Amino acid sequence: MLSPYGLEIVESCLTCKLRAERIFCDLPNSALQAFENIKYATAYPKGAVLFVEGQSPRGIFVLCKGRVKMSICSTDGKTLILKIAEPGEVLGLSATVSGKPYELTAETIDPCQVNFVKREDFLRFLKEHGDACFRVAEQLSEKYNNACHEVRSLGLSHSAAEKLAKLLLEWSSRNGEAAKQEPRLKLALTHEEIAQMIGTSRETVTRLFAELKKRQIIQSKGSTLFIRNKAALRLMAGS
Amino acid sequence: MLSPYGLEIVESCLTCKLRAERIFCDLPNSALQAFENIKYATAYPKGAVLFVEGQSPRGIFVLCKGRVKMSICSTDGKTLILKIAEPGEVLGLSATVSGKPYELTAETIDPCQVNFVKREDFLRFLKEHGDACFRVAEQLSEKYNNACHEVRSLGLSHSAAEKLAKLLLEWSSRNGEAAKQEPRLKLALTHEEIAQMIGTSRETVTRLFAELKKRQIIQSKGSTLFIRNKAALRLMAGS
DNA sequence: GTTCCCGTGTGACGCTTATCACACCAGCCT
DNA sequence: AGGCTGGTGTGATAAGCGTCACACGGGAAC
Repeated sequence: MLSPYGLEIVESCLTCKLRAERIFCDLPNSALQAFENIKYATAYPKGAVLFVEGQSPRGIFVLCKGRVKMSICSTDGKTLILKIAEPGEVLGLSATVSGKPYELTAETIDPCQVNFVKREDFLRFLKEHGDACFRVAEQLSEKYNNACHEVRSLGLSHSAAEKLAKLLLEWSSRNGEAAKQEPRLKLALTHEEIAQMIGTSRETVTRLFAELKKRQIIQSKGSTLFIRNKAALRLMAGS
Repeated sequence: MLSPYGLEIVESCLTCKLRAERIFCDLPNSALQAFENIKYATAYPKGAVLFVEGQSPRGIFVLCKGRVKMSICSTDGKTLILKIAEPGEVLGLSATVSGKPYELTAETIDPCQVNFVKREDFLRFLKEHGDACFRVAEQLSEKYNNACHEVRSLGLSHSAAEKLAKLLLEWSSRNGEAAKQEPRLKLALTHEEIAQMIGTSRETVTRLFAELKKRQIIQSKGSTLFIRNKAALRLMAGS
């Protein structure tokens, strides 16, 4: 079956093939059945906003397919992207648990499939299923860990170059390309977005890329980026 | 009874008078009894290190008395303080849950009383007590929330002045002094430490304080600091 | 009292980076 | 083809702030 946005919808978590790989989804059958009864399977087009920072929490969004941009925004319109969420992540979890407003804004950057669960339903579900509750704690730990990395990158770097180097190394290690001497990675974001990820300006990112190319550290072909000198990048990243 | 560092030790969580005020400690009696059996009541002098970032997690530290500095540190020795933990907080929680290394370093800045629980004991405890597990999720949400604020402050501020203003306002709102027009607060940290909290240099903090005093926005008497013009501070903080 | 040390105050200098301004290019629509 | 739009490249300029250097003062130790 096809959803409005060209996605093939996975109707039930019970039969989802991707379940086992995911921290939250791989629950015992009884819990999964209960989850099945309270979730709403939904789909969003690219550019949809799941929730906005400051909103009081309506519930959680389990991302099944597609990527979601998680960001915060200052009063004067500057945006900082904390991470690009991947399938398997639970969005809006900490706000839903604590009852405080969402900390971040979640915006889809692909067509996405999402399971939504209302806050009251989810909290009741957690009280009744201790094992799910532990998974939630694990997910939250993961998110906390992530936030700490962000803090480290933003707070302890001396220059924008250092932060960019860190980001590129991290990206290359995601794709299992880390082992290779010349990892390649798809550049799925604009300079503007990269700037927002490392807390700098678009122009600085452009200039840094130019310099990296001049120094033969990276090389780009279309939207694919080759890291030609990983050692130099590591040096720039300060580790 | 007296501990080595002049602390009056609270022997049992069951009879602890402060229990009700604390997110984690206020557990049902059955869970509390179980917790009682696996915890080690310990005391530390000022300046003791509970754990270091990068260590694999030994377990959790429930802070009963005193304050603990939570920080990260770069390879070149620069330090960033994420927060000063207060009694009632559970330290090392996310690492203990996820099994990944401690994200932060925890160092006491007062004589402290701490309940330590070994990782295996704690995980078993969580599996057996669903309500405690939910409290853990709440604590983790709190910590995540905190980290997000830090990210916002570090990543979206235009200047050190903005970050300092934010910090001072936050401190004044802690002490229930927020309502007053001229909140006062105890300056318990050195300029160096304040610099480490907002990710800037000691000299910059000194200069900023000098300017704030010159502009009659703050005033200090001994280690007490009066905020004389909260509106101006808010303006500086960009909100 | 004297010494020592830590925290604070302040000037000079230079690097990094934000900002503004504009040119250029590719793809898309009409 | 022509125009438009969104992303990219690049220069000039100025501000913010890190860094080094050193002076000062107060409290603790002796």
